[in-house]
Amino acid sequence: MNKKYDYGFNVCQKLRELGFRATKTKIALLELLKKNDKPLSVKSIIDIWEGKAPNQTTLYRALADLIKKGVVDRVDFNNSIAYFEYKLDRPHHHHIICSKCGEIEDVSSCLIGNLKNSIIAKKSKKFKKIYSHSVEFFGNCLNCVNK
Amino acid sequence: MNKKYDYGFNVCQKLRELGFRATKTKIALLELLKKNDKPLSVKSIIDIWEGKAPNQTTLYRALADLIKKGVVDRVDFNNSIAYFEYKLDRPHHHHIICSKCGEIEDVSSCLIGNLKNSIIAKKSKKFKKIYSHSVEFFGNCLNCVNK
DNA sequence: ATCGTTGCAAACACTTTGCAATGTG
DNA sequence: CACATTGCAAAGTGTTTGCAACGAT
Repeated sequence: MNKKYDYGFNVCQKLRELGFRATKTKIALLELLKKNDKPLSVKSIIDIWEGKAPNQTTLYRALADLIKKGVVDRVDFNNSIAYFEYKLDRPHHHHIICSKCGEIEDVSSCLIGNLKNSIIAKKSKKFKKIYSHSVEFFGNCLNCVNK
Repeated sequence: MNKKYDYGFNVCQKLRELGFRATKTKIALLELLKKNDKPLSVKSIIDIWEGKAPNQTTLYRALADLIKKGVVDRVDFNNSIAYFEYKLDRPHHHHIICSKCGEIEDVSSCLIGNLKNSIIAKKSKKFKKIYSHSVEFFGNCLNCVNK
């Protein structure tokens, strides 16, 4: 057991449950995202793919499908690149990204969840419902801090 | 006095202070960003520009200049579009965006600032310094909540 | 056999670069 | 007059679409 979290399900089965066909691409993609517990760009997914990676179009489509079903989350770091992260059954968390090398680390604390409703109730004139939020920290990792 | 905040300076003077030339484009851009207290895309800047808007290339360059000097902030909402917001002397804040119509509202509360250092000290193995953070809420505004 | 999924090429949207012309200090 | 700034055209990057071929159930 060297996994950080145990999702306790068979990937093929899960895909079918979600209404997908258990294709090579989607199986491998889900495995890859599960194994790599951090936000990945399509480019980096292709880089770390074992064997011949699928066409990037296919990846974008598969990721869009998985996002629609709540299996994957999209994360942004103010750099015009979409990052994708496995979400299902993972604890809610945020990220720190190094602005020099792009290293990403999870931040497990989240005080935002508790604030969400009170923020709306007290502060917002125009908004009625908040269904998600993102918190990203920008900084420098140990390797880059003195570069 | 119908401004939300009083920045108390002359725009031309400020631009020169920052090392820029006080050109028509930069003056009007800064005024526009100051007047519109929320994140704007380049497209929307062109839309609301009074008179003939400058070339978008010019806007991107001017915005990059202003960001470099800390006058403007870039904000992202997980949609691959860069938004730009006046920053100088404005209180630190975050945003709520409506995922249906794109309406943006400021959120003045921020508990993150206080947490920043303790997050790093206690939680992070790889990061030494955090210099900024972003918090965005996604939801639906009153107009869109029942659409 | 049906209909979801894929690959390829082309289109798209947003942003950046090169270079000559213009404007500011 | 020097040099920052601008406009235009072209290129760059990340992402999406159309369509025919393929593959899972």
